Amino acid sequence: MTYATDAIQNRCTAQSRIATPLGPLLLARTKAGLAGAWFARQKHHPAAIDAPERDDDPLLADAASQLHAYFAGERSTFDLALDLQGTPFQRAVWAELLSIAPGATCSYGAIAGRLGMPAASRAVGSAVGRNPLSIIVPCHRVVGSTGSLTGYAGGLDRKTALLRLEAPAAIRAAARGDRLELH
Amino acid sequence: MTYATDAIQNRCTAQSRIATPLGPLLLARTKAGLAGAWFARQKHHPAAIDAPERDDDPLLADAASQLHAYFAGERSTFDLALDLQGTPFQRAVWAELLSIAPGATCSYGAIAGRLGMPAASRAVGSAVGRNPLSIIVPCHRVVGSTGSLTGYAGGLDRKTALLRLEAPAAIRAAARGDRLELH
DNA sequence: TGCGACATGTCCGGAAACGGCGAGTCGAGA
DNA sequence: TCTCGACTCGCCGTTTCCGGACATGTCGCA
Repeated sequence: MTYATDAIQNRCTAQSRIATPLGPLLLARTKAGLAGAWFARQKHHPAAIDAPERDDDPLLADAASQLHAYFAGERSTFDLALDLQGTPFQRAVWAELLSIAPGATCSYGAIAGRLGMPAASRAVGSAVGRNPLSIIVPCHRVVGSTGSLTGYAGGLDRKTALLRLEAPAAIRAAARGDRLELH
Repeated sequence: MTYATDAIQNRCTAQSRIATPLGPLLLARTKAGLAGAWFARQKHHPAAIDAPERDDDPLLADAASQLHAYFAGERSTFDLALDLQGTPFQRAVWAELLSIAPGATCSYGAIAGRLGMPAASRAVGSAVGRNPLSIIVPCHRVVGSTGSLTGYAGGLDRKTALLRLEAPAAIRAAARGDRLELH
């Protein structure tokens, strides 16, 4: 039983299943906020969550609506209460992910550097892979220092699709002169 | 982090401290029921429980009241919703403990036998030692096959005291002709 | 240029150690 | 003889420990 899996299975109060262009997504929440968003059969998908299915839960419904808008190209960021369950290191990594702009990308090593642990890029890779909130915590924006996609818990094709979906945001940002690549 | 400790620390919703003739006792509950009753500094005492102290919680207050009555000799059994957190084996052992009558005793091997695993007496010993509900789940009624006390997480003196406290119940039972020793 | 070594946090699997036991053996005493 | 203690050994669930494996990147060396 992993650190995060255990905490999530113990604390979840409701769950909900939604459909996306990339396949079904399972949402889960705790008292404090959104705790999980996993693609079906993705890596590190928790076994089974012992919480009632409640599509009418305000937070879950809000998350579903924002995700639908995201896939429709109507929004590129999320505004939701999050409850990220993980080790201190993992939470630090995930917090860095949240600061990567839509359409931008960042390398594992750059994140390690920002955490003050430049040699921990490999550990960053592990932590990124354990991200419980697909899409919302944008782990798909992390690529190798050479720009290669390297990996994604939901499958590389989904990673590609998400980055392509965010391309318009990248183009808008480029027009403003923003730097998008942080390697 | 052990199986039970982890589950308890994640799920507790309230705790309360009460005084007993054998020293202070820490009570803890989850949504589902009473989950812990530990003597201060006993073996396997969980590190720290992240739940508010609520002496007015109905279940905790009820437990406190029943424990006070128990120590006053006014009752020998408990009627409380329990939420025992442990491995399947541990829960099976603890369930057996609940079937030992007040004043009666039982050996580790006898419990193993009742579970259909006659060779597991030593494992039963471990499980009995991890009992999270001192007094209420009567692990003090388990003794060696020779009648020796062998051990108690709260200290052998407390075990002796509890058995002595239950002596009247044993005498009443003997007067009825009940068998009390199951070795 | 290519290849190997190393740093880093966490998880996973297997191996070993650890008990609130109990049965059996063996001497030392009465 | 019989009893009793000390000792040894197998039993078994759980915990602890240890070595790899990873969604990487840098450095040194041929």
